[in-house]
Amino acid sequence: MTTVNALNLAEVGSLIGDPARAQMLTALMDGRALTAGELAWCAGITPQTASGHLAKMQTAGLLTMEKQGRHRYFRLSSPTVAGMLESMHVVCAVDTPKRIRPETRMDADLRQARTCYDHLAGVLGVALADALAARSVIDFSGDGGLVTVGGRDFLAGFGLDMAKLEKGKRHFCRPCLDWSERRHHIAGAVGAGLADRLFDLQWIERIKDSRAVRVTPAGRTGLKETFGIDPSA
Amino acid sequence: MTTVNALNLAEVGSLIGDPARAQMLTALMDGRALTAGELAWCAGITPQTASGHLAKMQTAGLLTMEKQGRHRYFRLSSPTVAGMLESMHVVCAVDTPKRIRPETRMDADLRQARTCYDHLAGVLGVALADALAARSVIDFSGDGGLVTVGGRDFLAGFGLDMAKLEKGKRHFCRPCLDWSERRHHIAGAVGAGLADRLFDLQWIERIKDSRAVRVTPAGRTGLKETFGIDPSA
DNA sequence: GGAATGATTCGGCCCGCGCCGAAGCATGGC
DNA sequence: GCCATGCTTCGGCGCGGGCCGAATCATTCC
Repeated sequence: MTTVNALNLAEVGSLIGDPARAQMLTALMDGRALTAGELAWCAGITPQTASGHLAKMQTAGLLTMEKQGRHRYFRLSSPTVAGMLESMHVVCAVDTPKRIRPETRMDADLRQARTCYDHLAGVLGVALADALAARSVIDFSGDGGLVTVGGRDFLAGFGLDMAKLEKGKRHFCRPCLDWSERRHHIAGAVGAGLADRLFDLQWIERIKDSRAVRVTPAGRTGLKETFGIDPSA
Repeated sequence: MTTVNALNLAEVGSLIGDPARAQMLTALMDGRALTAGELAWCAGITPQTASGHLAKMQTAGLLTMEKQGRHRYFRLSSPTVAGMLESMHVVCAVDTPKRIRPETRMDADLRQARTCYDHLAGVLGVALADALAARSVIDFSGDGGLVTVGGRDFLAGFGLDMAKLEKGKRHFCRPCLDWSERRHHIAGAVGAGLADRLFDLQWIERIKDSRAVRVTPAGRTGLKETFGIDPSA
């Protein structure tokens, strides 16, 4: 009777059936891409253990991986997988009456604006990248990122020491995948320079004990006037 | 970072992650109730081992049990569980694009027409959904599914007790993703009602020991005349 | 009553796999 | 060249859980 490919079903089930892997998958359910290290931390296990789990899930086709520098970003391989996880969560929710953890204050802050290494990420970081792209200051359409000739003047006018930034060995202007927005923000020397400048102008300031940053009242007007960004919501 | 209750997800996953249990669950996917012994046989294990598995799945809320004489009948506890299994099968089908193993007769039958919990799936199920959508009986374009005003009359005319179907608590008309066709067929009360009616009319009949169904000669003409479906291939 | 059948509980074997420490690559920054 | 960081591979430990044999309970039939 009905043999079908229940074996495959069991394989998929057992992949999800490990607490660490389930934790990772849940963390990835919103479609964001996370690094192997972040996922290890999410699951509460060491990086080497996580690496094995991730490899398994990738081989099985549940995850896809994208290399970016020395980081490896993992995400669910398709909306189909997300849908499956969703339906499994539905069953979980039915089985256990009620228990939803609301998004914490810190989650919300991080999603809004935060530093990513030395540059800006989150809603603010992506908005900044969009604004500069719209003004033809930067161009992310190609493989890497580049600053236009006019853009160089614009950034210099905003107070960035372009000569100094260009001297360094690191990537000059690079798109970086944003984990909360799933879109690119500005990394590299230019990204770091922009963040530095915004801190110097006190348009943004760090939130204590967190990577999150907040926009100051001065920053609100400044960002609006200079970049057309309205970081209100 | 996003802890949620992934533990529950892992529990559900690991329940499904055992080959024997996956086999049982797959056998139950047509919504019928099977005895413990039948399920043991399906999974290829001894009754005492099966008993343990069934108890676990029952405790977890995946199965419900009904005593009848010295037999114990198990079935999936809800359409929600069936939907979850269905969506997992979708992922399985996507993951294995090419058949390693040649398609068996049974696979072909299942792909053609089968019951999915209590409604129809497979080529026939999808064709039925398409036909009813083309005739503006149902509308799957929105978020969920809905039956049009004219559609209600059409279905009533076909012999469905619409008042009774509307009275129930379950979803009335819902699209369900088909694992073999990767398109939607009709689930919910309307889907179940349609399948029941087709069985009553003897337009379709179950293939022994399988979720697969076959279209009878009477069904062939009936489906053609009523819905414009030609289940020939 | 006794025998047969379906299903469960108990006990013990054993394999699979998740885990981490240590070491090995790769990339980036200096 | 160096070191730091992120990730992977390898090896071995240990536990959880699936498996069956034997015994027990429940139901039906004679």
